[in-house]
Amino acid sequence: MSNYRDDQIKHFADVFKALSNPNRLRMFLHLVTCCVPGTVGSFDAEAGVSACVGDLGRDLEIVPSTVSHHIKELHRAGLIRMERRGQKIECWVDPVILRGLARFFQEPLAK
Amino acid sequence: MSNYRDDQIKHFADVFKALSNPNRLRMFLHLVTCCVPGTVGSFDAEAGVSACVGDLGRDLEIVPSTVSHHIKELHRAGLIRMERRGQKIECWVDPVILRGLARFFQEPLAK
DNA sequence: TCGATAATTCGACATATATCGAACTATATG
DNA sequence: CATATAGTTCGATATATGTCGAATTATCGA
Repeated sequence: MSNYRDDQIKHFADVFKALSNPNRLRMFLHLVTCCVPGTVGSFDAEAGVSACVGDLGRDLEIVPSTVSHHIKELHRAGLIRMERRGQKIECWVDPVILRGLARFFQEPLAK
Repeated sequence: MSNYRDDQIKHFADVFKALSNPNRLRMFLHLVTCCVPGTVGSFDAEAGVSACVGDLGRDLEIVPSTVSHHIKELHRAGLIRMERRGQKIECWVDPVILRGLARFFQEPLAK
């Protein structure tokens, strides 16, 4: 019988697992720093609001298949959003998720 | 050639790995919620400032050897502190580490 | 429709992790 | 010193993960 708190714990454990790989954390931070807070859903590659899979692989020197794998993990954990724009797939971090994580360490799940 | 940012990333990835296992996260939260902020280093089992390895295993139904393994991981990642008190070993979370993690999601590592 | 670019899927491989029980070490107490 | 309690270490085992290259799918432009 699983309760709310238990589900919450599993959720956060999953989020931390997604951030536990150095390359994946690098990708996440790359997206965070190129993602202007409050611009959820508005795309502007020129302004650096989002980055596509290829950008990430190029900047971090990881082959496409591995980037794709990591992106999928980050997305599965709910850490990033993605949307196809022509040939490319843009990725960005929802500021809301960042706030949720900051709060987790400020007011951890009650017992 | 490793730089500061790279070391930082590896450090945080390691911290998140320690929190990526549901049982370990449960143990960490257990310690966080029984650890009164600002009481670093002051022990008082009655007041619930810290918990020993046995307490954690009993509450979460994990065998001692597994608890020991997880505690070691949390400690290795710098998430908890421990000190022997007679037969028992008390564990607690340093509030400073919590603040550091909250800040990580508020002002992520600059590019 | 053909070729180029972008990304995913798949299969393989080596490595890491979670968990347990048994054996061991450390401490306290009669 | 003998015994009980607390914790660690070790070895085994099943499962998960990270990474790559090759093959596949999707989209755009000439």
